[in-house]
Amino acid sequence: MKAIVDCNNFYCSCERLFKPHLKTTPVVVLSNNDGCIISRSDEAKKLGIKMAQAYFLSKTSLKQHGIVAFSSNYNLYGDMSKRVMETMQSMFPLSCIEVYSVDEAFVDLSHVPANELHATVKELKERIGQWTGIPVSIGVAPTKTLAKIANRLAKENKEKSHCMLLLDTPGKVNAALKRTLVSEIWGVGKQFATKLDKFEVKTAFDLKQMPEEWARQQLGGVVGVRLIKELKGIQTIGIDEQLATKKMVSCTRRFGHPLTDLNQMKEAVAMYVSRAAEKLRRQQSAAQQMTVFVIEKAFDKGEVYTPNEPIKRDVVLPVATSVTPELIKPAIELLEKLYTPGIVYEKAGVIFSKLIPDGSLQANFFVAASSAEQKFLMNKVDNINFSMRNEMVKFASSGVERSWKMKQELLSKRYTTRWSELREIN
DNA sequence: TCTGGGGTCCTAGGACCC
DNA sequence: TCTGGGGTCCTAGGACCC
Repeated sequence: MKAIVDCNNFYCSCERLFKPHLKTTPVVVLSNNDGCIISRSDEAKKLGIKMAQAYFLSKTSLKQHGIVAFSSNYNLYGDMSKRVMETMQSMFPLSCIEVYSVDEAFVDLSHVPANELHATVKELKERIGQWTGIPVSIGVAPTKTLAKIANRLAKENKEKSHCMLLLDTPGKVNAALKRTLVSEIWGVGKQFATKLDKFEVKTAFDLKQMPEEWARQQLGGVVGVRLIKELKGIQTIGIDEQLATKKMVSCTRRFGHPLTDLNQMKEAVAMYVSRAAEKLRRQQSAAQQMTVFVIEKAFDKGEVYTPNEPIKRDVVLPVATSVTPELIKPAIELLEKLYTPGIVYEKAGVIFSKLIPDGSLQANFFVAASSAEQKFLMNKVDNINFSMRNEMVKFASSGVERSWKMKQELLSKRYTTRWSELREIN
């Protein structure tokens, strides 16, 4: 059996941890730039606040209902996530745990006897609650896809389920599948859902009845076949080994306000490069390829906001590197080629790909590899940035004015990672 | 005024090789 | 007159996830 452990309304729960007076107040957390709503407490959901709603369009209704909004505080969420995952490790070996996202992890329970499953899962849920203060929901079933379905249903009726649901018999599995729309299945997005609807396949149970050959032709080849197998209880997606180093690393952001000035955009892009390069160094990778993109501001008076497509360019780096200045230069060159005077831009981004381990840097006959001194320097910069305020040491090209910087007007404190921002009790 | 960011995997089709 | 076919690698784009 597999379990999925999912933190309830994770970002909202983190915000509430240090503000107990908000325990029953509806709360939402906003995306970068205070753009839209990306996490909602149960109370906010009940009041009809939708996921991904634009904040500036929701302000009145939030105010009306007394809903409290926060800018996203990734320092806090990242640290709380780590604590939740570490708590799970106190009950299960590392090899049984797959951290799937900041607020979710799969656990392989195949070593737990059937008659102990319920007690084990209950213990896990309570321990996480006690040790971290974060409420979680747990779904258990024979495959990952079924466990995700169990989890959804557990969350749907928290009073009854106590945030836990075990699908440990075929009867329970089928009942759950009949209550699940295809669009709610893990792995079925908008496109597949539309397609399935045309074939009159409405519920997960319906989908399970479809022939695998049909799925191969209609639902993206092996992806569709796997999906049906998983619904049938045949495991096709295992528990992945941990911490696979990333295959690409990026930093992309909307500007605080639209930009037309090349110099300001250069500052922003230089900043994104140094952010992404930090990520590279953290996982000891070096990039062989870099892509820069910009997005033109979408002026539409229509009902649905549809952003423009990115305009991008990439370059193969003469030598794989993770040294910020070596990456800033080609990035700026790409940007200069992309930039058109007079155009209003709303977003830009940098993507590093074709990553290789930093230790085995491929030497290029014509270009000297990053010198040891440069690496030493980058290391120091990272350490200072980590232990001091973010970005205390930054590169001159990333600017000092930073009028392009994102908005975070409702930011809470970094209670768990900064001594100076510790919660005080008077 | 103001609409997130960061990833993964798979496939089709072109390039290239023998 | 007649001008192959099969395999592999790479890439862009599409689908999905949280």
